[in-house]
Amino acid sequence: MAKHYEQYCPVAHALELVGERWSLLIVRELLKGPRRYTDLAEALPRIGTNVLAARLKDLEGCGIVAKRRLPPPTPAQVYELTPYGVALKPVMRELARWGLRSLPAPGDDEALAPGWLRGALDTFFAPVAPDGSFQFRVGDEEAALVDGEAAAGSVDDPDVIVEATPAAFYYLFVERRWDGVEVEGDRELLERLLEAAAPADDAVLA
Amino acid sequence: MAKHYEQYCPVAHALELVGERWSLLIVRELLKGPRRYTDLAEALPRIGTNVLAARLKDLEGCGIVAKRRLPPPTPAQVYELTPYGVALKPVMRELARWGLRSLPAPGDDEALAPGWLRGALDTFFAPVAPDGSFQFRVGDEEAALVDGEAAAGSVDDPDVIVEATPAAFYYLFVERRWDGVEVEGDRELLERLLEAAAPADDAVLA
DNA sequence: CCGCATCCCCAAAGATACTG
DNA sequence: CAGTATCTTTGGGGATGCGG
Repeated sequence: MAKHYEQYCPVAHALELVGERWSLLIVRELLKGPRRYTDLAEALPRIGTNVLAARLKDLEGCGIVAKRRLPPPTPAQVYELTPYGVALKPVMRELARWGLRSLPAPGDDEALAPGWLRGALDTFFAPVAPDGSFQFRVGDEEAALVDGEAAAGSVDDPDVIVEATPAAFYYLFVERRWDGVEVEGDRELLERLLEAAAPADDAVLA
Repeated sequence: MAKHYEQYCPVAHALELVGERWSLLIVRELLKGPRRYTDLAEALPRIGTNVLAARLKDLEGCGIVAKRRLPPPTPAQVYELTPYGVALKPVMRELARWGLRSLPAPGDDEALAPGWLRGALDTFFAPVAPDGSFQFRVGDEEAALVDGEAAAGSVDDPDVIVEATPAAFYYLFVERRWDGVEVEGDRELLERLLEAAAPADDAVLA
């Protein structure tokens, strides 16, 4: 935001850095790992190449993103988050938790971005996960949660295996409904995970 | 945001609701309590009356803000947050925590908004405060923290009294430096509070 | 191809004036 | 007091171009 809010306030200051349109979505993408310019353009439909370039320059300028040139074999350059950028993770988490409350369940034909399941586990479960290993198979995605760490793919001998459609997974997480969810193994452990990650119930008006 | 991001993602969805310029600052103001139109315009320098009106309409439209007409004696109307709006508090908190890391200390002549101290206590300390009562006097503001609740003004017989300039208060909180801070009472309790509320140290790059 | 810079156009923000 | 109306300016969306 070239224009400043002109207030001494940490929130206003934060929004001056990442409050512009697309900024936080770029951060969201980069939280998944380093990405090339074209990867970002592809993951952010309708962003427009000039805006993407401008945002990356801004984010780089204020130390949230760094540009790195990959070693010779593949002479590509990638963008990645600095530690300051990674520190936005709690912001993204709370934004996602809040946004989820009014996000409808995914349609059965909804196009989910590749890697979404790992991202969801990382955002919602990883910070509060009890010890144990969870294997999730949702739609055509597969990801695992092992001792508070989300990972793509599958893990050996998990404590519990969860299988569901995206919609069923949504209902399980958001409304604690088990219809269409297949559980194998330690169901009670899964219940504890869901409990810990529960989307905040309505905050009472102060 | 009239324009949609067209992604099935809770963060994108959240940003469609509150991602526009000024939206979150309006929420920040309303987190302090119900406000009249003019109060908001005054608290948000340079917002421009048309933009304020538009944002309020948007926020009302998606259930974050409600307009209420005050009972006859004073026929004013006020805006206030719905429970869904209040649920943005954690988002604001994380944004503020993150923003604070690159916000410089306030200058001695910095104009702070009235009530800022109570807001700071509420945002940073209230959610993690240990039991006990704290009295803060910073600059010309006075606020207290009693059993995890922030309140303006002063409290009887607090466990600890903290007195400082805004800059000294900043350094105390952000850098754990005690220069220029006067403490009376249970200093160890204050240290525990600061510990609990500590601005996240650098998240390690994943 | 990948990584942008440029150009054009329209939508949204800023500023100011004015009204129920 | 609580906005609407109007005008100007800025910034985003979309297409295209162009050097490495």
